[in-house]
Amino acid sequence: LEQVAELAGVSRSTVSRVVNGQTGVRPDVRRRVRQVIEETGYQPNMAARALAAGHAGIIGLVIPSAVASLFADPYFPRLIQGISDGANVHDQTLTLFVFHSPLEEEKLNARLSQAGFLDGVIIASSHFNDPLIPHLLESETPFIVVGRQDQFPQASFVDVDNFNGAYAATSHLLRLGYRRVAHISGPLDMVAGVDRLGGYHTALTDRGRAAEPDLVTHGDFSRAGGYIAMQRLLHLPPEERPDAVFVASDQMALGAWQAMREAGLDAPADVALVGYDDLLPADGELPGLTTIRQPVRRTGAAAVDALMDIIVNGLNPPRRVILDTHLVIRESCGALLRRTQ
Amino acid sequence: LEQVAELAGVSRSTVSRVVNGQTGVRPDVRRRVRQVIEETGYQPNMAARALAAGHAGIIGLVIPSAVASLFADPYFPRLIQGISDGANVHDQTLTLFVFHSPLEEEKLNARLSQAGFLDGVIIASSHFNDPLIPHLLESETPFIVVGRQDQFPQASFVDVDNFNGAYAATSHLLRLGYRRVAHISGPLDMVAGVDRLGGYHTALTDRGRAAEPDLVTHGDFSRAGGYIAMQRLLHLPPEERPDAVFVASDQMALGAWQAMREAGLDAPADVALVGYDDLLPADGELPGLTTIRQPVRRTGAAAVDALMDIIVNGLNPPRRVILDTHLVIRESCGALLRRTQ
DNA sequence: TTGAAAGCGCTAACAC
DNA sequence: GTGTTAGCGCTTTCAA
Repeated sequence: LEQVAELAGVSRSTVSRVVNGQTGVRPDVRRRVRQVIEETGYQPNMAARALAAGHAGIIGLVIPSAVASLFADPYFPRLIQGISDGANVHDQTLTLFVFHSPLEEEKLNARLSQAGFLDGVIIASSHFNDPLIPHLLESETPFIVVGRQDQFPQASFVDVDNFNGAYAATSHLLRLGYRRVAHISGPLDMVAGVDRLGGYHTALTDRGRAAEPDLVTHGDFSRAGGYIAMQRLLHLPPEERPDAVFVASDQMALGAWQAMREAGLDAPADVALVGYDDLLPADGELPGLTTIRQPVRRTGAAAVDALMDIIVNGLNPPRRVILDTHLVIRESCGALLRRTQ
Repeated sequence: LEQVAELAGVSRSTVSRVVNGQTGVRPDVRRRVRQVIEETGYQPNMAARALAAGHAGIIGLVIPSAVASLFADPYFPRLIQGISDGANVHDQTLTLFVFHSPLEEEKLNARLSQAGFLDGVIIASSHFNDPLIPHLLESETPFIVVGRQDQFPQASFVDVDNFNGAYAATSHLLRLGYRRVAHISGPLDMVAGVDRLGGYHTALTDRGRAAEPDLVTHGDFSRAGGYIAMQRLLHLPPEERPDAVFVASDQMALGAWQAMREAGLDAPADVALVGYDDLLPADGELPGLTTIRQPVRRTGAAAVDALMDIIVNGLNPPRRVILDTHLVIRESCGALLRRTQ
């Protein structure tokens, strides 16, 4: 189609310059070319452009098969929104790779490193030892992981400050005077799970409390996991039972609350509750859950920002972005109750 | 990199034939080339391939800005899963276009019809008069809409059988002997809303019941919408109040149920409830909701199947795929109650 | 069955 | 400032 545009005065190079907004074209020429483009409805061919320029303006988002929660949790939709926002801002096209089985994973890994296709990759996974990471590292594909990556110091990542979020949640409970603050943790093969547990522990020891192993029980971020974990806590002998629980995700807090109600208990009257995520709808269950808000959508946008930086300036040094979290106080922790008493 | 493959015996054409699995290559040559490809770790350049072949193996999924519910409803994540499944099966790469504002919509519409980039487009929208549709129709881009499209008879679509689903739900309630069966409809600018209302009406008139306008109230598929709609219904004079409600989405059923409880009522004891979608988690609220199950994930896969057909065989005639729904009987309709009485 | 050669539509040096 | 030219890496006739 450049022929067509050419038929209106200038050479293809000039048209190319105009299309790509490059400097060094006389204003009147630029205007004329613009007009012809309008009239002819010319659309540049992306494939040709990608081939000649060496990059396609496409970034990939990889969601590993381990993430079954794609539809059980509002986290991923939110993250995708943020990433999509970022992609739009940077004029990139977003491609989505959702793995359903390790088999597909194998097959698509190849496509990911196919040259001339993806400019960069975002991996939405905070699992340890994602096999994709060394793969990308080796092929020098620009990529960034959502979730801290300890094992690969050269991998760039963006994450929320899970440690300090958990620290704040636990401290809040401690400050309110609760004596036995328990924790329902996330899965310990995810950084988010480990970091939140770490924040809980440190908050405890910083206040001179001994960490009691019985007060820590592990869930998997799901509602069902929180339900079972809370049941374990409630089965403790009465004097060992917690009077407050910091739960590592809102979904688990929902399950924990359900277990409490089935045992005839309520929050914060019997056991205070603090969650993590702030991803519960305000018109749903447990709208009064005190929780740690993490900026999911901004995380996605930040991932794209960092990735673009990597694409332009190279993989080194690794980018590390940590986004702040903060405590949102509602009813379930008992703080409001005390104030009005 | 073909050079490299070439260095192991044959010409680039032959390598190309092997890579694309074309016929007419001697088995031993094929094997030899395969081996060299293995050894060198050769990956074809997608951009070049797309340019030469005229298609890229990329399909786009467009989610219009009107869909704010991307994170409030499990529908879209599920649909995306299905589409992603389908894309994997057909060896296509999925690109995602999430619009957040009409402005972006404008900007990205252009990118969608850019030649040499997308082979086809799936539009996830059942709103009337999506401006994208005439646009795609005109540019002869292969596309398919998720959701029936009356206004564009030439547009292909896949949809679930909303009419018959609603018909089945309403008939079920009628069969159970309820005298005043109300309907909380979806938004009437979406086919799904209109079709479900249509099924309700027809089921009523088929059984000789007059449709009472007061018993139909409109929601927007959201929980909050259902809540408000049910409140309207409950404010009717006692003798006009419904004894059963067919609610056009599970989310609205959730809101409706909440309104009922706040009025001291329960389902099915005071008012029987039937929802639509079967997208509520079994461990969440209202697990006993009788509802119409729609195969969301299969809808997504079917959309890709149909799109591939269109890409290969052309846009005409328009493809029309309607997937079956079916009634899932649980407690909220009162059917199980009656049986055990 | 295989090789040679001509592009696919664009960008980017380089010369004018 | 603008035009000329040489590819980007692949597919695909067309001959051999």
